[in-house]
Amino acid sequence: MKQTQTEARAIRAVPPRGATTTKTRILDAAESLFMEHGFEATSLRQITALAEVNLAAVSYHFGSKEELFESVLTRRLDPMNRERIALLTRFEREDASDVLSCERILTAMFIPALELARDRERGGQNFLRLLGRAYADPAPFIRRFLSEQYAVMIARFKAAFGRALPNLPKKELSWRLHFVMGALSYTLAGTDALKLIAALSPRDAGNDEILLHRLAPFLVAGLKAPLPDLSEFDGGGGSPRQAGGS
Amino acid sequence: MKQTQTEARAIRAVPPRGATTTKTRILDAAESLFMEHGFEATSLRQITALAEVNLAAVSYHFGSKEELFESVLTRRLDPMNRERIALLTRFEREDASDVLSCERILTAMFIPALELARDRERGGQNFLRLLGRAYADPAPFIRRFLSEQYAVMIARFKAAFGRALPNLPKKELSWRLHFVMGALSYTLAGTDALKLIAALSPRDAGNDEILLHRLAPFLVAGLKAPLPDLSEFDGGGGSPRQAGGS
DNA sequence: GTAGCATTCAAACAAACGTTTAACTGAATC
DNA sequence: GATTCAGTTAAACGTTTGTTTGAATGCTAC
Repeated sequence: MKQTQTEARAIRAVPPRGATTTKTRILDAAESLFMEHGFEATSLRQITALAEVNLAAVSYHFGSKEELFESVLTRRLDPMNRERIALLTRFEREDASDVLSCERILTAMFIPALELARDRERGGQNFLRLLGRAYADPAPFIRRFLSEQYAVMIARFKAAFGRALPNLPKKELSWRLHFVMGALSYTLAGTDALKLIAALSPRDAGNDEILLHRLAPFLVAGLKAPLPDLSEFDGGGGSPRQAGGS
Repeated sequence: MKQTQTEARAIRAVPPRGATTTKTRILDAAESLFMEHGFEATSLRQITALAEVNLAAVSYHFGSKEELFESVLTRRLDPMNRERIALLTRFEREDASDVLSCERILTAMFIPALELARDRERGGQNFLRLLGRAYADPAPFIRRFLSEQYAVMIARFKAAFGRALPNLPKKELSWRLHFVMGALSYTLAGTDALKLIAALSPRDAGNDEILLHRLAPFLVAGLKAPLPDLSEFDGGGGSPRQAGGS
């Protein structure tokens, strides 16, 4: 039990030994530290110190630092995206009309993320911030991994949005989904969002539901925005009309 | 002229020696590499090799790696934000009505960014991506630096948006500006945006104007979205009504 | 021409990095 | 009770990191 690691007992953010396996202890510690400092700035020695396991355990259980990072993401991302697709399918089956509204589709995207955020015991809070960070990371292996993980889900939701917004050209829809993912990931990454919550309404602190419920109307309106008039951008403007359907 | 640096001549992305000063050569190389790999993943040896200057020159001219990073950001960010405020002030003076439209205010935000992106010779393209990345970076010194740099500009624009959207509570406006900055920075960071451009319309590749002209209507609609109904989120929804003014 | 100054240079610094090694544990299998 | 094997351990591997050093350089001023 003598821990001769590098140093610095580190602040206990992981349950005591014995109650958990080495593998999950590493995943939890890595999730927390990757979120806080990013992939490159987090060392395996910090991770194993926080997890109170041996340094070599990472190589043994995961192979490398990159594979550890992918495991951290997969553990939560895979079930979440699966749940998103399942929820969307259920909505489509249950709904009376044959096309879902944008609000409903966005709901299918948000609910699984909310469940994860609420699941504080399993560190979901940390994970969403980590995910938001990963979106902005230029490391090739991260980008490759994310686009693989998201490909199926994004295609599925793009089709649903396409039906909800029949007047919106496919090209335009791709852009707007890009913007949606941008606002979403930036909000989830939220080093600033947390400060915003605290500053605006201290009692809401840590309540991700309210955050996402504010984001949804913003995004729905953006998705339904009138088509861009590329000819006169900086000419200023009249008030926009609705373009998308429903 | 004998370059005994670490190795790897590196791909020439910086003008030949002699034509530029050591200081700007370092800034250019750092801008390019920080953008591509992030702050932590970029070493001073990579930077000085690309710039074809001595390793110690960084310490001599900038003091440390962190100070170099801040210098890279300041060089372009400071003039850009200054220009944004100047443009907004000019719009307010020129405009017939006493309140600017959201479109016009957003234009004052975008134009200086566009000018920077267009100014390819001075590496503006690279810089915007670097800036988008920095937004998502959790490193304390980066966050501190950015919020200091942006404080004045954001406050100025928030006031303008407040006048443009008189029916929108201040609290709600803070949130929506947060989402706006999110979509904007994610788009600018754009590892994916570049792929999107190439995939959707190859002839537009590298044309940031079109990108931002698509983003503007999306954001304006979001800003004007109806107030969120926090009581029944996942109940699905009727079609939204305009909430903001103008 | 020599003093002063800013700049550049090769070399070295200690520290930290991801990964590997070989010895060692403890329970399950024969 | 010997064998096996997944798991853990301390220690070391060779690199690479940001930063510092002290000598050399080139220029301006006296």
